[in-house]
Amino acid sequence: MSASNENESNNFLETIIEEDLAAGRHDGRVLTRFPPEPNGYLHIGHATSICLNFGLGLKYDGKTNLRFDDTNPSTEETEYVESILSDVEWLGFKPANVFYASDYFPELYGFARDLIKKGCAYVDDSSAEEIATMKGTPTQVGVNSPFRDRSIEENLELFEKMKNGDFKEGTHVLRAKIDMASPNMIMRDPLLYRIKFAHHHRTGDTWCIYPMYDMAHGQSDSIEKITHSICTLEFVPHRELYDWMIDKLEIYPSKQYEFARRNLSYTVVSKRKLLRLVQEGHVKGWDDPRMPTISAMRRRGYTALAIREWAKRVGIAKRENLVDLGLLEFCVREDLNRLSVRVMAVLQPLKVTLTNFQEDKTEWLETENNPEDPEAGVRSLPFTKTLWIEQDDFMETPPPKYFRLSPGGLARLKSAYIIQCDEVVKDDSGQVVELKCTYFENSKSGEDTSGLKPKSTIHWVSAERAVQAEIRLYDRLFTVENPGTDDRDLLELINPESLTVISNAQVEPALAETNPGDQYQFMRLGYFATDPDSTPDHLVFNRTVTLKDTWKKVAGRN
RNA sequence: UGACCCAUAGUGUAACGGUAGCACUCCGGUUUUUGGUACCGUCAGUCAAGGUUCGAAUCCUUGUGGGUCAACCA
Repeated sequence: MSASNENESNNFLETIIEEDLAAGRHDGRVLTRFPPEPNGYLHIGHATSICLNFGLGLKYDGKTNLRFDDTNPSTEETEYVESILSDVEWLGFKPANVFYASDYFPELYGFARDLIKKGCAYVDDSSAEEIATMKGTPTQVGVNSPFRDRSIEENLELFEKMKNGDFKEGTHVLRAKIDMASPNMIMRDPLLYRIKFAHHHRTGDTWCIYPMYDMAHGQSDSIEKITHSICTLEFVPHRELYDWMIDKLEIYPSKQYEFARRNLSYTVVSKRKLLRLVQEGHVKGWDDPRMPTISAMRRRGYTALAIREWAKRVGIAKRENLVDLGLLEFCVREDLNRLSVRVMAVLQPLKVTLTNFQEDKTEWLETENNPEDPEAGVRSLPFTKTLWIEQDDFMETPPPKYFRLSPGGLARLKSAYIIQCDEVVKDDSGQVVELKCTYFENSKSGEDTSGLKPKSTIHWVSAERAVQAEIRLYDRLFTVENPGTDDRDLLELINPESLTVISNAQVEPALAETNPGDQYQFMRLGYFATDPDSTPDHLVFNRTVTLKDTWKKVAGRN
């Protein structure tokens, strides 16, 4: 039964579930659900909820439903349903069932009638403003609606007229009859049904009244016999109403538990704010790799395993939090280090001419695809008289501890030969444009008899054989850790360097065969994924995440 | 001038009332044809004050700090 092992501690939800199981509650079942509203794309916050709900289902030999909370036809669209379905699948989870709250509309309507019959609900003719005013404030009790004491018969008749479309939008609502003086604002006669002449993405024009969250969510849980209904902290005040409904309706006693949603540093996880970034064109779309949406992270090259591992490491609790983006990046590197093929790419090319290498000659050198995985095999690299190396890998006047190439110095070209820099060529402005070097023929990788000990190994590509590529370098979307939590407008906080495009990078010829979604480690630079925009004539790579760069840190201190 | 939720290293998260642990970060080191990876090590924490107890991160009280609640949204 309990899959918990002693090495891993339980979170508070696992503790609750294990107690329930031990006490034989819910017939020993565990049935959770992930209930997105199809009005936007899933983001990293949803990912934690998905991992939590499906993870609990898996851990306790239970099941997890995917249920679309589609009770508001004016904001919900099929496009979102489809993206959510594919995101959940991509993350690696299989719902036991895919349900829609809209499928329960007839049953929910029946529940509403039941409440009326029990004297627990009434039709209110007040306007939205009047209802808001009568609600009172957190520190001031509300007042009863003048329509609160209608007879059951009259309420039934009015509610049916609402359903039949006899009233205009906004003229009538169905409310629960609870307590206008409750310290919990949610319990002050909450709205249950409203009139909306809107086309629903699934039920079309069948209905013109739609249930509110509190009349739909918990009841849907009960219909499905959900055992543990897990939601975020903002729903804590709703739990009292959730339980009230179960009590009055005498339906399956699902239980609601709340956890604190995960906040990620340097980004926002609010549908409203993300929507704004998309609509105002600050990013190129929901799947712009700078976005914290699942589709964007996928495009950028984050793996599902990395995201799941991240969710596991972060854990779950009830306190406010701001998770360091660095942990997500750590998980991404960890997974990509394991699986990605190493290739060489030069982002800022500097020409190197090997003065003692034969003109027009190409020597093919062997290199391993992944040192972490011998099974990944080897491939060949063309080595020629002129090469590109990274501008950062040469310094005319190197600071102490700079190991790379400098005038008169040595460096190993990865999987090739040791070279020595003999001459620095500059243009009129003093810019270094070329290095004239000699290579040591007896220093070939794997059969080096030169006895030379260069202090570093650098990456390179053949200038004659390299392929040009566009590289998109991504950085954090915002300049501050917790954007959107003070008065400053979000737009002021957008990182102007969140995207840097390099159009003339030189990559090794093996990359000409790449396909969208392929992932690589560009040696010494980072992990990169081939973008969907990439074509054989115009290669495009997204930088998923950089490699850890100890030198950059050391150099930055000086 | 209300009700509810929360408070453990920089960050995140553990600890039947019984040695405050783990991960990331930071810092230092070993290995390395990636200044990557791997491995080793250091620094660092119970919001405060009372109370209960042989013993309190844990239970109680008060305070402090943070969050949530007044959409015909979910």
